[in-house]
Amino acid sequence: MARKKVTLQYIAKDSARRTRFRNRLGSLMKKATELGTMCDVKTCLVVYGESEAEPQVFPSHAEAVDILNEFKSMPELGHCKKTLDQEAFLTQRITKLRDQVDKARRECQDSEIRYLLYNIMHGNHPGLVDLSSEELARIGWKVDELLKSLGERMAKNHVQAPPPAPCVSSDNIDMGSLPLYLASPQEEEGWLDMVSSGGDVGTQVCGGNASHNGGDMMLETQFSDLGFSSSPFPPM
Amino acid sequence: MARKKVTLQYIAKDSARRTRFRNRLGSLMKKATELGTMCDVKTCLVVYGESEAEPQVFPSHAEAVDILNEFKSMPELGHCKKTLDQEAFLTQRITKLRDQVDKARRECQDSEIRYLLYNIMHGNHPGLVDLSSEELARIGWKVDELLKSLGERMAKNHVQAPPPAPCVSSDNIDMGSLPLYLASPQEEEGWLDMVSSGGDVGTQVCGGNASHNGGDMMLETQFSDLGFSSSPFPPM
DNA sequence: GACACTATCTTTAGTGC
DNA sequence: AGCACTAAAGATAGTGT
Repeated sequence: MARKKVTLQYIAKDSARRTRFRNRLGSLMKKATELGTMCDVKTCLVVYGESEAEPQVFPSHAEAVDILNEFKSMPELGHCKKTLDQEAFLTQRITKLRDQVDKARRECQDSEIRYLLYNIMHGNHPGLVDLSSEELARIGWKVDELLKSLGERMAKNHVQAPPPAPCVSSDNIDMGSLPLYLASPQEEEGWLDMVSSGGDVGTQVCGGNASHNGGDMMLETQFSDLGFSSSPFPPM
Repeated sequence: MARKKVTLQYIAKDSARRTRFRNRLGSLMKKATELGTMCDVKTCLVVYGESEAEPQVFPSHAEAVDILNEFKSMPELGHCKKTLDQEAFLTQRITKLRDQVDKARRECQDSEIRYLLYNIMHGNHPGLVDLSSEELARIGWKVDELLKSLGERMAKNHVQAPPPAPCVSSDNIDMGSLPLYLASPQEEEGWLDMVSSGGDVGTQVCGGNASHNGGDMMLETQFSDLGFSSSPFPPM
């Protein structure tokens, strides 16, 4: 974890492996001690292997035996209740990582679609003939989402809702009427504000930029009022 | 270990302690896993306490029992040979830390004495009447050391050694002859090079600065040729 | 092989939501 | 309470001795 991000795998070279073993075992013991003192718990560490006949025991052998006896004397029932064993630990870790990946993937796809929709509404992709059915499907879904958000928002502001928007199916998209329909603003804010991520459009205040966290404002100015402020795409 | 150097002690506040416990236990498990994969060893971690009836076991309960059985089946003999238990671990740690403290203290005292000697040789402390006997003793010892180093160095360079320097005792220092004696350079390098730390003067090459480790050269220029480059004293 | 050094990586103590 | 974020502290992989 220094000088180079190391790949977590078995170290073939003997000397290097033993060195690493000693160093990391020391750190592990230190951490175990720290946990023990800070939280007033008994910690026991047994490391068995590394071509040595002797297991490494921490803390002292006597204390380890004590703790292990307490552990073994526990009824089997208890072990299955709140014990954070390896499986639970790994499951928790995997779940968290997968959630992160999913979130990132969703945000990325959403950005792509919003970017595509932005281009379409600016006259690129005339007739939509150059788009794959996959892209068309996603655009349709996004437009549905946006229309729904728009309807909810208008209801909130007590504006007379237009006739229910025809559901845009994934297989047969009638985009012809879309630009016209969307292009008639119902409120003071530009409708492009709606081309924004998530379903929380209703909470977005006119003027935007409410939730900036200190990023580079200058670079985002061009898109900040179009809902593209966090898009991974570079300015055009 | 962040935002503030934390004192390693029991955390009184319940919520904070439990939070820290969970976080650090997770990290400890991760480290144990890493050690296991990198060195191909079986690691077992048992943490018992933190007001919970259940001990935290790592890796899985089954694996832990396996490892613990192997551990318990070991003959008692083996446990006392190379096992790095808590006592050995702490002893090693304490020894290393004490060595560091000693080294730092020695370097500090040496710097002080060299600084004092430097001032004396520049005409401060006329008559040495304002110095304590402790300081005088140390200066005497240092001067002896320097003379010895000088003699060895001259012998190395096949220069005719002067008559043996009179041993400067701690109780009765005859500093009167010292400046004159030292002030007659025997070689091209200035004799002030000798006012340097340690007894390894013989390895110091003319021109010095051979072992710079990338520090701030500009700030050290004033003393770099006087052997004061690593002195804790500010430039005068 | 062990140790010191250090640039870089990881952990984590606070903090705000 | 639990999670995300961040700056500081700690761990450590190479490297030179």
